[in-house]
Amino acid sequence: MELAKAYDHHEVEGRWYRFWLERGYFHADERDRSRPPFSIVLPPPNVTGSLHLGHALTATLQDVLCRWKRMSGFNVLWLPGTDHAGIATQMIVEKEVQRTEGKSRHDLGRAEFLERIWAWKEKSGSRIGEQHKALGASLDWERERFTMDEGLSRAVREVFVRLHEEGLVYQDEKLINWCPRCRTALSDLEVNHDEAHQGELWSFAYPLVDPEGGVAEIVVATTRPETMLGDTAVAVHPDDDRYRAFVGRKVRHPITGREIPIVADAILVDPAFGTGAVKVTPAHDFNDFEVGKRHGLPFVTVIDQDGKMNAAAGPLAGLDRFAARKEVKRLLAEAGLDRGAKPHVLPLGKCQRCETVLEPLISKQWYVKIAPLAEPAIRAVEEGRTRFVPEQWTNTYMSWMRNIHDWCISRQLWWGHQIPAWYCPDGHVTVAREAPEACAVCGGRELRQDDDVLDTWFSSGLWPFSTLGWPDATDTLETFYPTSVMETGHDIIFFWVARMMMMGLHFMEDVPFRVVYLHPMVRDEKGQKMSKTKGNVIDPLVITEQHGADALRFTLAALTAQGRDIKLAKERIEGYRAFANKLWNASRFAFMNLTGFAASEGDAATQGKGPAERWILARLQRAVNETLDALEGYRFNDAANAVYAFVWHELCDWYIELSKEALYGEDLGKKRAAQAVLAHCLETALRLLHPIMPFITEELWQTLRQVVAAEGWADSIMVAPYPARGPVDEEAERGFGPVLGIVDALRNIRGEMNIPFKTPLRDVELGGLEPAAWRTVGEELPRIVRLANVQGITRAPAGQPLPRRKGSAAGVGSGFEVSVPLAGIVDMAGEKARIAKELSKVEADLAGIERKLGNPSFVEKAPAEVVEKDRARAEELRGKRKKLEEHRAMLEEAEMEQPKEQLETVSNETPAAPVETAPATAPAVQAPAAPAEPAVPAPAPVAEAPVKKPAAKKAAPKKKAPAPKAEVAPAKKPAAKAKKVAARKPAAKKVAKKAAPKKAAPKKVVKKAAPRKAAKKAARPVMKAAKKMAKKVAKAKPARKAAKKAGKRSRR
RNA sequence: GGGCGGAUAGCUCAGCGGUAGAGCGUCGCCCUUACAAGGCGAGGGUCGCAGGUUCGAAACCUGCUCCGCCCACCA
Repeated sequence: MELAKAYDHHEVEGRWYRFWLERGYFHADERDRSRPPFSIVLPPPNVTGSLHLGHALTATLQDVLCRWKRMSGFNVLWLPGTDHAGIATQMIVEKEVQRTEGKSRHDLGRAEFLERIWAWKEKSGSRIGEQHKALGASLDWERERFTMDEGLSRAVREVFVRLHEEGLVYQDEKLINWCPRCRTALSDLEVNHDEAHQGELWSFAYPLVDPEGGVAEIVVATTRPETMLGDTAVAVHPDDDRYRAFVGRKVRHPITGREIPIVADAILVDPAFGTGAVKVTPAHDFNDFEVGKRHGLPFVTVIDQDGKMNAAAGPLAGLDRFAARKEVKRLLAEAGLDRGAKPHVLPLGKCQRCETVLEPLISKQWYVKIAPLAEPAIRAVEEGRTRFVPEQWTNTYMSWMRNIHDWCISRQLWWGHQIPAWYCPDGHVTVAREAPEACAVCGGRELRQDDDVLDTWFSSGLWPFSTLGWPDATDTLETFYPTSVMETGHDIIFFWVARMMMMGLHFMEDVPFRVVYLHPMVRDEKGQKMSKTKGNVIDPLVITEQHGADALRFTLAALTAQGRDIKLAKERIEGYRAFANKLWNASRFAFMNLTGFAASEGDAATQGKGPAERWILARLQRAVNETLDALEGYRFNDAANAVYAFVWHELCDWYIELSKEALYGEDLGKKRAAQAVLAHCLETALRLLHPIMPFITEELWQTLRQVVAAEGWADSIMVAPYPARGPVDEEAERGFGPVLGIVDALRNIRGEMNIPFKTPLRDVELGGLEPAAWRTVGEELPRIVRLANVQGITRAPAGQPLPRRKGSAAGVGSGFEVSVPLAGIVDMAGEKARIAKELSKVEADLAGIERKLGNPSFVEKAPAEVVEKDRARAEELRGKRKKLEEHRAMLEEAEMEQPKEQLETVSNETPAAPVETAPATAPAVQAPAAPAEPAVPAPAPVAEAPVKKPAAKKAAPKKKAPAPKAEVAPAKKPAAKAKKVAARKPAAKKVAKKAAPKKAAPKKVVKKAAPRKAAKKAARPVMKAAKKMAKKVAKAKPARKAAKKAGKRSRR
C-alpha cells in the first residue's frame, strides 16, 4: 500500500464526508428502540452569521460526543438548525439594503423587507451548513430545522396561546428598556451595563412654592438633568431631620411651572448620597417608577421612542435627549438654580446590539409571568434531574433563577414570529392559534394582528422539543426527548439554557436535557475576546483549509479544560497537524511491514509475543481506559492528551522502534506476533481517536483493512465499535521497566557525551538485575542493541552487580545498571561531570527523604504505606549513590593511572579495548547464574553484536574520535572549577538571605506558646532553601559545558 | 456593590494533601531505510504575596494584590 510521504488533508476530508453522507450514517432512526438513545440538539447559530471559532468548538465537542456514543452502540441523533435571530438579522439586512439601495426598511414596507431577509437567509444558511460539513460534523441533515419553519412557528403559537390561557402571558403597560435606535423594547437581559461611564452628578434647586423662614428651595442631584422635565415629585428620607419640615409641601417646576409635591420615601432615598433629596421621574427611571406607584404620582413621559423630547417637554420639545440635557442646564443656570456638579462614575444601560444608551419608557408590551415557570426549573436542578458541567455554573443558574423578573417578550421588529393576537376596532384582544374570523369579545370582524414579533429567545426556548415535532406526539419526540446533553457557551445560560428548562418542564413535563455542558469561550492568543471590530476573528474554514479539520478539532478538544477560557495560538494547531502527520507515518510504517500478515491470523500469531508486545498492549489498554474516563467526565483535553501521548510517545517512540527487530528478523513467529500487535495497536488507536480526528482515522483505517485483508470489520470506522474498557496488565508494564530504563540510560550517556548514533557503543555490560528482570532483559537484548546501537552486550548473572571497569561510563537506574567503555570514543572528564551531576541530584533527593524519615512525627503519624514508600525509595537512592560513588572513585583512579597518551591511542577496533575488566565478556549471557528457569532461551548470538553494519562503518568512528579532545581536557579544568564555585556562591547567599529574616524575627517566636512549633516554622524556609541549593548544585553543569565550549574555541 | 474564575518553566496549560509535569519554544548531537511536520539528549520553576491547618501544602482554610468574566435600579 503506497501512501504519500506526508499527510495531505485536502485530498482526504471531502471524500470521506461524502462517503458518510451517502451511507446515511448520520441519520438517526426514531423507531429504533433496540439501542439506547443519545441526542443532542445543536445550538442554532444565527442564520445570517458565519461560523466563528466558538461555533467550531461547539461543533467539535458535540461531534466528539456523538461519534463516541454512536460507536458505543447508541442510537444517536444530532440535530442541526439555525436561528432567525430577530433583531440581529434585521439589523444586518437593514444595513445591507441601506448600503446597496439607499433605502430604509420603511421605504420598502414590511412585506417587501421580509422578502429580502428570507432571500438573505437562504444564502447564508447554506454557508453555515457547508462550514459544519467541513468540520466533519456528523449532523443528521435530514432533520435540519429553522426557528421560523412552519412547524416551529406552529409550536411558538401553541406555546403563546397556552400560556395566555393559563394566565402566564399577559399584556401590561409599564416601564421597559427601550432602544431608541432599534426602536424596540428589550428584555432585561439584552441590556449591557458594562461600561463604567464617566459622568457627572449635577445639582440644581427646586424653588418652594411657599418659602418659609428663609428657606426657599430644595436642592436635588441628578445624572440626567433632561428628565427633570418629567419630574412629578421630590423625595426625601422620612427620618432625615434636614428635610422633615419639607414633606408635604410643594416646589414649582422652573420650566413647566407645574407644582410638584415633596414626598417621604424610605426605599428610594439614601440620605447619605448627594443632597439627600431626589427628583422623581416615574416615567423614565425604574426606581422612580416604583415611587410613582407607591405615592400615586402622575407619570409624565417627556421622551419619545426616538429619544427626542416630546410635547410634554414644553420649550424643549423636539430636541434630542442629550441636547436637551445641555439645554436644561443652561436654562436652570440662567434662572440661578444651578448648584454645581461633581464627577461621578455611573453604569449606563446600553443596547446589546447597537450600543445605544437605552431609555426607560412606559409602553404596552407582552410579558411572561415567570415565577410559576422558574420554580420547577429550579427544583429540577436541585434534584439533579439536570446536571451542570462544570458544576460551578449551577450557582450562576440558581441565583439568576431565584431573582428572575417577568420576561418582556414583545419586540417592535418585523423579523420574527408575529404575535398571535388580534385587535378589533374597539380594542378587544383575541389570542388564537390561527387568525380568527371574529373578535372573541364583541364578534367584530375587522381584526388587525398585533404588529409586534416575539423575542428570538422565545422560540429558541422551545428548541429541544419543537425541533422534534412538538406539538404533535411524534416518534422522534418519544425516542429522543429529553435530550442527553446540551452543549453550549456559558454566556447564554440565562438567555437560553434557563428558558429551555422552563419551557421544557412546562410543556413536556420533563427536563429538556440531562446534562448541560458549558464550554469555555474561545479567545485569541492574547486572551482577548474575538470580535469583528477588533479584527481578530478567525474563520474556521481558513484553518481547516490550511491545517485540516482534524488538526483544528484536536486543538480545540485539547484546549478544552473545564473552567478556563481557550486562548488559541496558531502554534498549537500546527503542533497537532504534526500529530496527524505522525500518525500518518506510523501507519505508513505499519503498512509497509504488515505484508504477509493477515488479520485472520491475528490471534494465532500471539504466541511469539515478547515482553515488548505485552508491554505496549498494556499501555494501549491503559490509554483506552483513560480516554473513556475522560470522555465520560467531559474532560476533552484529557481525552485528547491520552490518545496523543499513547500514539506518539509509546506507540511511535517506543513500540515501533522495538518492533523492528522482529519485523526485519528471520524468526517468522516473532515477526507475525509483532505484526499482529502493531496492527492491533494501530487499529485500536484509530478507533480511539476517531471521534476527535474523524477524517484521517477513517482514511488510515480503511487502508489498514485492505492491508490486512480484514474480514468482519464494519464498513466504516465511524460505525465500528469504540474500544472497550478492560483490565491493564500492570505486571507487563512494570516488568518492562528495566528494558526501557536501560535504553534510556544508554541514550543518556550517548546524548550527554555527544556520541552520534552512528558510533556504536561497544562492549556494554548490564548488571544489578533481579531474576525476573534478568530474563526479560535477556529476551529483549536484541531490541536494546538496536535501539541504543550497541556492539557487544553482556549481562552479569542475576542479582549480581556489575564488575567495575575503568574507563567506562555508568548508569544506575531502578533495578539495573549499565556500563559502557568510553575509551577512544570520548574523554573521561565528561563522564566525571555527568556522574557528579547525577550524584548531586541523588544526594539532594536522598537528603530530603532522610530528613523526612528522621522526623519522628512523620514516621508516627503519616500513613504506613507512605512511610514505607519513602523508606524503600531512600534505600534505592542510597544504593544508587553508592554505585555512583564507586564509579566516581574508579574514574579518578583511572585518571591517575592512565597517561593521557594512552587514551588517545586506544583504538576502538577491538571490542575488548578497555583492558582488565574485559574477561567478563561473552559468557555472561549464557551464565547459568539465573536461579533455575531454562525458560528463556538465551539469545546467545546477540552478544556478538549486530553484524549488519558493514566494515566500512566500523572504520568511520576512527575519524570521529579525535585526538585533540584529550589534549584539551586538562586545559579546561580550571575554568570548570571556577564556574562551579561561581555557581555555588550565589546559591549560598540566597540561603542566608532567606534564613536570616526568620531568625531575626524573634518576637513572633516568643509569642508562640509552643516553642516546638516556632522552631519548626523557623526551620521551614531553611529547609526549603537547602533543598533549593542542593538542586542548584545538582544542576551546576560546569565541567562539561565549559569544556565543550573551550574545545570548540580551541579548535578554531 | 455582589458573585464566579484565574495567577505553576520563556509561552500555552495539566496537576488540586505525599519524589513539581506536558506541549510549544530554547540549547546540543543526529537527514539511524515510517516521519526533518522527524529522532535522541539537555537546560529551564521562592507553584502571585502573607498568615494558618497538617507529620507533610502548588494543592485545604483566611486575608491581600493583580488579571478576566458575570450579575446589580443608589439619584
